[in-house]
Formats: sequence, structure tokens, C-alpha cells
Amino acid sequence: MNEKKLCEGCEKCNQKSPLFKHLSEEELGIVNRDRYSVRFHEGEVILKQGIAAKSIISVIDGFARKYMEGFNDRKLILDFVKPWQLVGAPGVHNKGKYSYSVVAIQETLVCFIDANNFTEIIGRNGQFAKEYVNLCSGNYGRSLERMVSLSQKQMHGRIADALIYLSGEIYESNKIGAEISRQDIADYTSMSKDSAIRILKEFERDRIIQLEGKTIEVIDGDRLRSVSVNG
Amino acid sequence: MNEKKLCEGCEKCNQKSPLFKHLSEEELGIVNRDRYSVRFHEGEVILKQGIAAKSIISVIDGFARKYMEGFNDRKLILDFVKPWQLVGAPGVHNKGKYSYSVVAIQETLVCFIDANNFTEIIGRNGQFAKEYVNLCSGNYGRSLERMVSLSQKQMHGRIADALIYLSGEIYESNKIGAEISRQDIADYTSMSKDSAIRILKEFERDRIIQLEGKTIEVIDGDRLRSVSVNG
DNA sequence: TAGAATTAGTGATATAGATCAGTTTTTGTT
DNA sequence: AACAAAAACTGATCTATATCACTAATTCTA
Repeated sequence: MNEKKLCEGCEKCNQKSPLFKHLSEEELGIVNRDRYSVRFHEGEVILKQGIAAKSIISVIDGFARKYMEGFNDRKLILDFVKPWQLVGAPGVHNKGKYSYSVVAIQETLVCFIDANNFTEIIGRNGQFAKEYVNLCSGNYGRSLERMVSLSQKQMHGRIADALIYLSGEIYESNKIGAEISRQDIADYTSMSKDSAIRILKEFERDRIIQLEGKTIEVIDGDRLRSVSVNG
Repeated sequence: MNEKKLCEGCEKCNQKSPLFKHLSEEELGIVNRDRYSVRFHEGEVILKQGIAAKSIISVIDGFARKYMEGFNDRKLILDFVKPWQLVGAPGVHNKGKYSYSVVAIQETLVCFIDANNFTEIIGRNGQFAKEYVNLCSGNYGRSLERMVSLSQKQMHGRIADALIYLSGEIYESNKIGAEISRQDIADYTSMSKDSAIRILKEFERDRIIQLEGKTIEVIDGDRLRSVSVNG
């Protein structure tokens, strides 16, 4: 039995969520209508690629992996997902099916927001619409940059990009946690696990990073940025 | 001297453009304020990656190539651009700089719409906002699919994808025109020109396509789709 | 706490695809 | 029509990266 409270109520969350905090009471009422939260355990599928996209999902607490299921059982990790990130687009506004899967890496609490209620707010609140367009554009822009990285850089550059992303955006620290496996890094950089491990070990020999078990510490960020742009 | 009329006036265009045709008179007035059109010759840069993104550009007539400038002078072609497509996002809503370049393949007439006026409409007309979010989501969704294709498929599959895209979406015909060079196909599929040519010749030997000078005719679409998914 | 099952790590080999060094064909220019 | 310049094409290397076949170290679980 799960004794933990699912969430502290929408009021708390809506204050913290950067996108929702400027909505009126009435508009929040619309967003919160039919809204429900679910706690997922490690390894559980929060959202499955190809399923009808009926909800925008707001991550309240925990950590998850967002990836596309590609060819020959290969995955391409798009993002690691932290609290207050919204997932569900572009499928919700587009094909009607989710474009990717999201799986919990740790115990993760998420909130399901009805897609129709969400788009109603886009139509009602112009400021919200503009901010949401900015958010979607940020996602699109980042995907374009990754497209170039994945298709034009070779392994050293791609691993450098992954480490810069993980330490800069996800952990906001030099230390990348043990939750991130070598396979995750391989799936994020679109290479074999063996190759990913090899490059990481090479970076360690070159004193760019320090490996301690599964954790990775970036000790020379400048070198890493240099490898990212110059191969 | 260019004797051709630049355009037939915004009224005509706004009727034809799928996104603008539902705007009110007043809203069209806002979109059309500060709007101007320019005719570009073959090879001319319509929009340059990295430049401050002050306009959304609507293509009225002609044909262009939209690409990212990557590493070691390599290009990654994102799209070929036909009339009524809007370019400028995500830079306009995001970094404030264009994320890609657009270059005319043929004589191309485009219309520059002020970015502030455009976003004003997003804030004013909820229906327009929703449609624009759908449009942006479509772009994002397609970029995710290309990310998987480019990073997981090998050359045969990627060339098949390019031919399916060109004949299906761009030419809407079995015949792909001579405007598309072998280098374009290489830049779209992220491989060397030599490799692209080799695969095309192989497809010709296998009677999947017919090469006549620079034009490419798809003669076995089923085989092409099969190569796209099964390598 | 022993044994099973993952995950990390490593050298040897295989291969998809790039690069190079041409020839041929097409396109553009005086 | 003749020349120059740019594409298209092709075979022979070369190389980045995958795959394979392991061992070593963790982490699960009974």
C-alpha cells in the first residue's frame, strides 16, 4: 500500500510551475479539472510512444528518461526529465499519439492534465499561449541542435555534449549521479555501450573526468567544451 | 531591373495561406503592418543562421533549401521550402537568432512579417494560437523522426527516406526534379556526396528508381518503403 | 551470505561509410 | 561553337565505430 500523499494539491504546484503561475483562478480551474496525479516506481512506463495522447504530463517530483523507440530495439534518449517539465507535446497537438516514451528512473510523481483543458487555456489566455509557443520553440530548437550533434560529430564530441548536458542542465553540478548508466549515455549519444565506455575511460585517462563507480565527475569543463566543438 | 510585380497584395496571400485565412480584418491589419516582400534569385540567402530573428518569413512563390550550418563546413538540410510555408521559428520565439539558413534554389518571392506583430496575433486570437502551436508541434515531431532516421538508419534507409519525403511531400509526384542535386540529397541524409550517388545508382540497378540526368523517378514505391523500415 | 543476474570494462576483429584520385558528363560563359 | 567550371560518377584505400567474446565488478534476491 502506498501511504505517501500523492501531491500537496494543485495550488502549491501551480505556484511552482513556471508556466502555470500567471494563470487566473478561473483558468487554473480549467487546468485542474479532471487532473489527477500518479506515483510511478523505478522502471515503470509513465507514457508510451504510440499511445493516444490525451494528457499533458507535468512532472512534480522524481526523475525520468524520455526516449524514442527506434529501429532494431534501439532507443534514442531525448531528455532526462526533472520536476516542472511538461511532457506530452508534440503528440498532443499533432499526431494525436505520443512521439516518445517516458520511463521513471527513480520514484516519480506526475500529474496528468487533460489535453483538451490544456489547449482551451492556450485559446483563452494570450500570454500563456505566447509563453507556451516559446517553450515549444525551445524544444524544437534544442532538437535541431541535437540533430546536428548526432549526425555530424564523432564519438568524442557526442560524449562531451552528453556530459555538458547532464552536468549543466540536469545535475547542475560537476557530479553526474549513479542513476545515469553507461547504457543511458550510449542511448543519448547514439552509439554502442562498448564505445561509450571506451570514450569515458579515455576521458578519465586524459584527466577530463573522474569515474567513481557509476558516478562521473567533470574535472575539466574547458577541455570538455573544447572536445565538443573541435571533435 | 526587376519588372515583375513583387506580389499581388496581402489580401490574395492571406486568403491562400492556411494559417492566416481565418484572421479578422483588424488582425490582418496587424500582420500586414510593416510587412514587405522581396524577390530572391537562385543561390541568394533569404535568411541566415545566427542573425537576429526579427521576422517570420512566408514563402509566396518559388523553392528554397532550409539547412543548418554544422561542423567542418557541413550542412544538414532540414527541409525544402515551398509556397505557404512559414520559416523563422524557432529562433523568433526563442533564442532571438535564426537556427538555420534558407537559400533560394529557384527565383523565390517571400514576405517578411514583423515578429512582434506576429506574436501579437498569437496573444490576441486564441484559434490562431492553437493552430500555430499545432504547426510548431508538427515541425518538432518531424524533427524527432528525422533524428531517429539520421542516427539509427544506415545509408540505404536514409536515402529511401529522402526519396519518400521528396516525392511525397515536396514534388507530390513520382518524379523528383533536377533542382535537387546529388549534394542536396547527401546534405539531407547526412552522408558524403560520393556515398549518396553510389546508393542512388544501386537503387537504379535494383529497379527501385530511374535516373535521367539529374531527375529521379520513383518506380517502385513499395520497395522504397520497405528499404526505409528494414534497412 | 551465497549464488544469480546485471552492469562495467577490454582487446580483437569486422564493416559501413568517408576520403581520395581520378574520368566523364553536364552546364554555363565569352 | 569552344572553353571553363561545375556536377555526376567510380574504383581503391582508409578509418571510425560496431560487434563479438570475453573477464571483472556490482547489485539483486532467495
